[in-house]
Amino acid sequence: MDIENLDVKEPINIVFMGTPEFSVPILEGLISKYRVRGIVTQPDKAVGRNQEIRKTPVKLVGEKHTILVVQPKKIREDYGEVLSLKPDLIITCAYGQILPRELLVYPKYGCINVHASLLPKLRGGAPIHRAILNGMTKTGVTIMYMSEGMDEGDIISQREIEITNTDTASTLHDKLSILGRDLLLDTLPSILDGTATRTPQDSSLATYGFNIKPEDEKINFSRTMRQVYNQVRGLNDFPGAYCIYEGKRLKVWECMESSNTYPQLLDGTITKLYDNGFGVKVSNGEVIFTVVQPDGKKRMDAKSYANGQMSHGSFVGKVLS
RNA sequence: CGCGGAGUGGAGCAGCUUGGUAGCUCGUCGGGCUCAUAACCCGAAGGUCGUUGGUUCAAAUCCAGCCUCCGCAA
Repeated sequence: MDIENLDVKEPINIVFMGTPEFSVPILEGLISKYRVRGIVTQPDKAVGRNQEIRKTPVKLVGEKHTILVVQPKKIREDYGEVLSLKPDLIITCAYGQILPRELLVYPKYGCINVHASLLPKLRGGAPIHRAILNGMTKTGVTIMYMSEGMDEGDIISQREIEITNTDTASTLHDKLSILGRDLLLDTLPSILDGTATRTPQDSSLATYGFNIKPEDEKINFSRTMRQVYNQVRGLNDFPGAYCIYEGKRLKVWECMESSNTYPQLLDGTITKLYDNGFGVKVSNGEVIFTVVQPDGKKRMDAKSYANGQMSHGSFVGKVLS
């Protein structure tokens, strides 16, 4: 651990608040340079088929470094324990709950947030997925002072990154997480010495990236191949896009755009088999599904899936919905 | 006890209701056709049907337990 910051005359109390995997590199980076007084994360929840209780990724980091971890059920009401840590600076990153005013006004250096978009674009809970779903070609991270509104606070610093044509929500997530860590570590000194600038957001330019809803996961074949392609990679590898084949859910993990067109076919029709999968007709052409996952099965290459379906009878010509 | 699906040659599946000599689409290997080929033709290898026990003359198939994998919901 870098101990230079432990030598300051008045060591400051930094409290980190975060929950999912995205927060982990950022917290790890913070710990490597600063003393973290405490960590706030969502309560452990029962998840999975067997209702296993699982700790949040951030909590695991806290335990690894033997840092105090608190897990208030509702931070809006149950913020006393956090205040008792006497935070001089609160850093949040994908915590998952709205902070009450009592917390926002307490720390001497304020409350700052690491957000995975170039605010005021994509305010909300799913900026990474939405960036790809929306077909954007660049995004980034923003560090901002928190306000009572949703991601509306004054901007301190931003860093941009290109979204490549092969990026998925997963790869972009990892890149932004690292970018966020680096930007935070580069920005913190100015926050602590008071030289940080604050630029209000132009709310007239705001867009929103709300959480993914179940209906966002269903593929609509009457959309364009670009839209379908973006949907598949934008939801990879969580929670995944899907369609319906023969009444059963078929997740589509990977696909590619094709140059063939089938104007005479219904949208969603399985057009033909390819070496690496099978084609599906969409409004303006065809997409080729390459990695899929039927209900109750592991993900598999689409060619294998097609092979299996053909032992039931025809496959090409069937219509997905 | 949240709901549900699935374990069959290397891959993906059918067969199970109405027990009786293991099938399909691929892959692999050999041969052929071809200027050539991921295309086509001929042939071959490869399976204790997840596991344990039960019923039966006979179990992939029926019954019970166990192990493993997965979808949904949270």
